[in-house]
Amino acid sequence: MEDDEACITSLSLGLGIMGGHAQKKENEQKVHCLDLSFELCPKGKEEVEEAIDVDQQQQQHANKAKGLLCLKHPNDETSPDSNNSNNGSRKKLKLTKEQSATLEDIFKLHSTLNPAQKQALAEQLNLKHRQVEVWFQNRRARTKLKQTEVDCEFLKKCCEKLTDENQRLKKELQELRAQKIGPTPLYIQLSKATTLTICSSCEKLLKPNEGNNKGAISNVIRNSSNKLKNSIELGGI
DNA sequence: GATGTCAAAGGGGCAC
DNA sequence: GTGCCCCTTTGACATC
Repeated sequence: MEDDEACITSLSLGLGIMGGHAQKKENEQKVHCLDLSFELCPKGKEEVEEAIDVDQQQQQHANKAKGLLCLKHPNDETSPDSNNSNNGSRKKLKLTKEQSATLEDIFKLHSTLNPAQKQALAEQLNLKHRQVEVWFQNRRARTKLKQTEVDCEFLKKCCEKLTDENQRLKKELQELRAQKIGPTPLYIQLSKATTLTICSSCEKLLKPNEGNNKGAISNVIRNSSNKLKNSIELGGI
């Protein structure tokens, strides 16, 4: 069992390199065929060759390893087309570990493939072109979903931090009011506030008629908005 | 049996 | 019109 896993791992590593090669070809705008010949990495090759050379007891393993080279589908007693021709009912296809690993490796390099690449990959994996296409679509959807979850978590933390900050500022404001204005009833404070304005540059309270109320209020809003924005950016949330 | 996962199907939108 | 992608839904299978 361990031997099998070693072969599979080696196979995946080899594929990673070949995928990069394929992309290079694509960049040259001259894609004849995806070069996915499943050339094993040196370690994988070594193990396959060893397996082939050993005595009869290990001959079975050698056959398995050689089987991996062409990635034959375990259900491939029948043609791949038979996967979906079960009296009209959909038969769930479970991709083999090797197929999944290969697809994953390629996906890591390129999340989308052109038709030629898909066809080549489908042939190599003994799948239909459509299956490879669908797999990549589903894989992109899973990636997007995961990213959405991450983003959501991030925004949730942002929200929590801002709520905390809001609470803190409210408390601070209350304390300052208590210190400066004293235990005046709230409605009086509010009525005073309507007559006070705030200097747009120094943000200090001005006496009545010392500034334009409308402009001051909009400046306060703008300043608060900018402060909030800065705190988000600088705070790393 | 409820739930989760994932391959597959189908439809809409878009670019060519 | 065709081909591709995205999104949603469906259905088979696995896990608990």
